[in-house]
Amino acid sequence: MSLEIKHHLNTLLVQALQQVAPNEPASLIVLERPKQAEHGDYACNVAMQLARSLKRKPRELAEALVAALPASDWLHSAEIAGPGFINLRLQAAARQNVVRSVLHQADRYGLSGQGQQQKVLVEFVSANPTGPLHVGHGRQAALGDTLCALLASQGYAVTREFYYNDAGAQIANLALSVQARARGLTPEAAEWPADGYRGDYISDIAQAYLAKQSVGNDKVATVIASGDTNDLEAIRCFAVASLRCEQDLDLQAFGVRFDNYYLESSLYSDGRVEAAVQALTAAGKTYESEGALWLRSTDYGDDKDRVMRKSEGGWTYFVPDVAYHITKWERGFQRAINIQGSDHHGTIARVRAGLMAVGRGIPAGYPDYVLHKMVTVMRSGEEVKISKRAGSYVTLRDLIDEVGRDATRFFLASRKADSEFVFDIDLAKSQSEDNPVYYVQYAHARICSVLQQAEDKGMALPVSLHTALTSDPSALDLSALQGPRESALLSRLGDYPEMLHDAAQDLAPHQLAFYLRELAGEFHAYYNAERVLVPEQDVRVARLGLLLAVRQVLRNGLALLGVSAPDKM
RNA sequence: GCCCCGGUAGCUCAGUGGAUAGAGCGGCCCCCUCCUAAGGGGCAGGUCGAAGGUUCGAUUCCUUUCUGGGGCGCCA
Repeated sequence: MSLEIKHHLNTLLVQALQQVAPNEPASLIVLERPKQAEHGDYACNVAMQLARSLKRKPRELAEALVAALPASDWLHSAEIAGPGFINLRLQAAARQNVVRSVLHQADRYGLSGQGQQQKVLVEFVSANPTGPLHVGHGRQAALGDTLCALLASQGYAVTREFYYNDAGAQIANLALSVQARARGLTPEAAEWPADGYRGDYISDIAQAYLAKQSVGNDKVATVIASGDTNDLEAIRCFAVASLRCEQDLDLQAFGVRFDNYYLESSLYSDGRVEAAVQALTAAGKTYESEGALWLRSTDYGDDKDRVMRKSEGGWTYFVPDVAYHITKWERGFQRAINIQGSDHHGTIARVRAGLMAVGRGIPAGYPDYVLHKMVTVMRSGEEVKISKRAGSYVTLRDLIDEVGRDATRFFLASRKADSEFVFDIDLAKSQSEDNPVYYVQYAHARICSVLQQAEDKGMALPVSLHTALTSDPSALDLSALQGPRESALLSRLGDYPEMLHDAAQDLAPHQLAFYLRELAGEFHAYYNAERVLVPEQDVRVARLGLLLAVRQVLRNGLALLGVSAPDKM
């Protein structure tokens, strides 16, 4: 139900409460949507909450509150039920109003300015450029992209950022692996580098390098291969550029776009790593021991102090991480959200400790984290572990190619981040007719079809009425929408803005996927129960208005998920 | 051993201090002379891992415990 209506009802109850119990705070009034339609549009439990402190029976208290409710055009009735619930029922007209709001606001329906354009940086995927993106990156991409869309819908100025760890030991390993392939070695050879990357893509890169090909795109500066198998640095540059381009293609195929790519290597060349270390040392938060430089991260809640500079001289990985997050803060992002696998959980405390210790006023909870669990891919009841291309894992591209982009995105975004994800390819693909994403898309296509039929039969909403809606929404008579299924649909449409707000607030994109499934379900039930193109004009017009509104909300929601809304299926 | 996250229907998952715990898949039974059956309706299926506690009320909060995953590097 719309927030406006909810606030209105809340105000009524607060006024009643002030009469009945003047000393009790208004914050006690909480309205919830009952699961059962018989329990009305909203329920309030305040009478039960207060019964003890006021030494009155809950039902008696509820009666007093109901008696004290001010009159309202929107409220149909207030009943006392069960142990002392106050069940509020709306006037049909109040419920019907949502159709006008949706049609009037169209693709802006559900948006909120609450974020006041506060800058938020969301970092996700952040894969090392050492191979194609795997399914876990896909989960991050789906969650991250949708979360960004949700935050933007609530008025935040969102920046999507991809951080490349292009400077560590894994990159050196990549270069050695490509070099080995270029020299004709195979992973079985004795000279093959220890822990070298074995996937077929390594051979592909080696072949391209030998053929003196060039790689690059609009985001990755072009690198021309020298073909020299002894020049490890040239191999490294070529391999990293190749894989960045490759990953970029994966992301394009998935429909995910980033605003910015941040290279770890730049933190070194810009002197930011040194600067961070100096700041920490100047703040007195470091000490030398056993030939290494340590951070007093225990001062900020970490389990133990952490090594920053290894005794062999190199920095540990979290030092550039701290330097990187300082740049987020310096770039004006007072809010930063990182989406990472839960295996990175252990690093959170030390990065935050480093940021607090650096003395720039960065708060304790910076950055926020959304941690997600692993994805297991199943086919024919067995876990799929090996991809030909990547060797040791299933790639995102494999999944998109086999299951389709829409279904992959919808699936990966539709689970709570912190639950283990079992991605059943058979379910997502072979029984494609029962795929949840098609279920939602089908609702959209069905509505398009009905609207087309209406037009063909000359039964469409009169153009004058349709255009009138944008300037004068009250021109649409919706009073015919009285049935229980129509009420359910109207309520569900009205829930959309609050659902979006909550999903953004909780950093929980899966709530959007579930909402859309429920909305589609209520539409399908309605479609089977009632005909839209009936002879009675008032009924027909009202139902067409309802369908237009449902279609609009499906479109808006699917757009946030990055899933298409087809007109025909 | 310590820390984090899960444990809800046969399977995959939602939900949550409230009134008979939900959905999809799978199983069984119905519904196309009717705007797309990629749909709908119904049946079967649950001690919400277990035990205590707080509460008018607990699947939800607290404690303990069992179990699965992850983390506890001078790896990233």
